[in-house]
Amino acid sequence: MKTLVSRCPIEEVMQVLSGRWPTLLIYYLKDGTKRFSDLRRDNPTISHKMLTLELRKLEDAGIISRTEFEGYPLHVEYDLTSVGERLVPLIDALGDWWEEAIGPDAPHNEFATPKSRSVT
Amino acid sequence: MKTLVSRCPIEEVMQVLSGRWPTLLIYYLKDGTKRFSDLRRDNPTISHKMLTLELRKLEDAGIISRTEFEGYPLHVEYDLTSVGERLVPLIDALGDWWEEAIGPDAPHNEFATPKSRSVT
DNA sequence: CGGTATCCTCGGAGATACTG
DNA sequence: CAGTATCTCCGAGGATACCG
Repeated sequence: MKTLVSRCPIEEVMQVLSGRWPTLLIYYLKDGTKRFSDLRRDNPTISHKMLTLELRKLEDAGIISRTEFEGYPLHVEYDLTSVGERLVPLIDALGDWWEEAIGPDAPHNEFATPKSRSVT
Repeated sequence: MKTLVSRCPIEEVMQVLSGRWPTLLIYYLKDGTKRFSDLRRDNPTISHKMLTLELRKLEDAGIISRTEFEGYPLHVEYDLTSVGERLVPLIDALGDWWEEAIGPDAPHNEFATPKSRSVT
């Protein structure tokens, strides 16, 4: 999803938020400042490379800020920007919608509707 | 993004909504009932195969409904379910957030912040 | 520690053709 | 018309190694 097929802002947001990591990273950053290695610990299955790429993408989108400290070893901190913070409740709403959509009984990790397809 | 790495509902929604098409399809369906071929016209660049796959995914998630009519040639209609309709304003909110995030002046099709990375 | 570069693979997604 | 089945290919993303 590198290119856009529409001029729709929706498609543009999704370009940034699509995938497993963006929303998860935003969520971990909600708790406050995190370092690169913190985020790796929070997301044990993300690869080194992907983490940098995803962080860069979010930074470019203005959702997170990157602060580099002088000295050795390197020390970098990531934070949500104010723009990023305003995104959090929207993501929350999606999560709530989902939980309601699949019903309170629904097993996590599994899609909801047993789907009886209607035939007329 | 086939598997989940967390038990977080956020990750589960994103699994369904990630990618270029899901939100766009939901948007076109917002206008009312659409047939398969209508959706292809709306999204000229989506492939036959992808359209069926994406529609199936949304159907499985309970966001859209599929109604098949008897007769020949085949006739199938897609609609948002009530669950899907409740999703629309949330997606709208994301679009609004994005437009505000990148600023009213921002050129579409391009990321926003000129990014001067902070160094301390 | 955080980031970049290189290599390699595996599956997402296009093209095409066929069926009910 | 809507959907499925094959084949194919390209690139997202993992593993590894090296640098400031």
